[in-house]
Amino acid sequence: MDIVQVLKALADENRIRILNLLKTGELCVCDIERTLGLQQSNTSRHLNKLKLAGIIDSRKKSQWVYFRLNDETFLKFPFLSMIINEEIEKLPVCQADSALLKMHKCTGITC
Amino acid sequence: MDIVQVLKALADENRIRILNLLKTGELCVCDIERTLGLQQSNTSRHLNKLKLAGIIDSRKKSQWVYFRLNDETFLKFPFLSMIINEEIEKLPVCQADSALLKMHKCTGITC
DNA sequence: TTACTATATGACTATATTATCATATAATCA
DNA sequence: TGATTATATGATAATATAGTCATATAGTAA
Repeated sequence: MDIVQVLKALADENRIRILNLLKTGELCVCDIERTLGLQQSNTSRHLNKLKLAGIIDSRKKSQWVYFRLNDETFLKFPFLSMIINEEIEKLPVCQADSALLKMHKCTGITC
Repeated sequence: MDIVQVLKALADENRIRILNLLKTGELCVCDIERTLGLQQSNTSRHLNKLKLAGIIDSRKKSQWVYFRLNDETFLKFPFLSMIINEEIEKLPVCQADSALLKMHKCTGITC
């Protein structure tokens, strides 16, 4: 888990969008996939890249795999929190994603 | 100059090494090239990518082009300073580069 | 058991990035 | 002037990353 690997994992719009969603708490793959409008396999691969870099972690519960931000890594690299908490929310695409996720949660579509 | 572009520009070891050198002040292309052992054209292209992302800036003086960190962008994105000031210097390759640059400066090889 | 849902992954294609070589341009210097 | 030095860039090759489709696996539910 070196810093260049972390930076490579961050250097993609779809992965930034995923981190934006995970900011509000853990989510399963299908919620992320539905909210972002990405294909299932593609979503899974992006999540794997973030996980290999140590940025996120996962736990399996029955048929779902829930992904969440990895607190340990966020403590190790404080700049990560600055990006997640201050920069990401400025992106229009992330604002739209957040709104959609909120709606999904209200209407009970989430897993 | 959006954040994903900035993150993409950071996501490369050679560019991280370049930023590490520029931390101590402006340098011309050939000093960077010599210190890092990169080819001239390759160095020029990495510098261009960092410049397009707004992370560095340059000024021409006679036959040399001096590159330096772009203070304005560092103010706009505080996480950049955290990476440059706290993370980069932990990398062994950057420590070695810094030592080599210091030596070059002492022996007067720099432009 | 069979059907269904969630996730991961092999194989592949498409695209983007990095590196290299040759060369062009511009400035300096003898 | 011609030679030299510093830098940039076109063309291309090498490599890495992202996306897709089909399929495998595992869990759940009827």
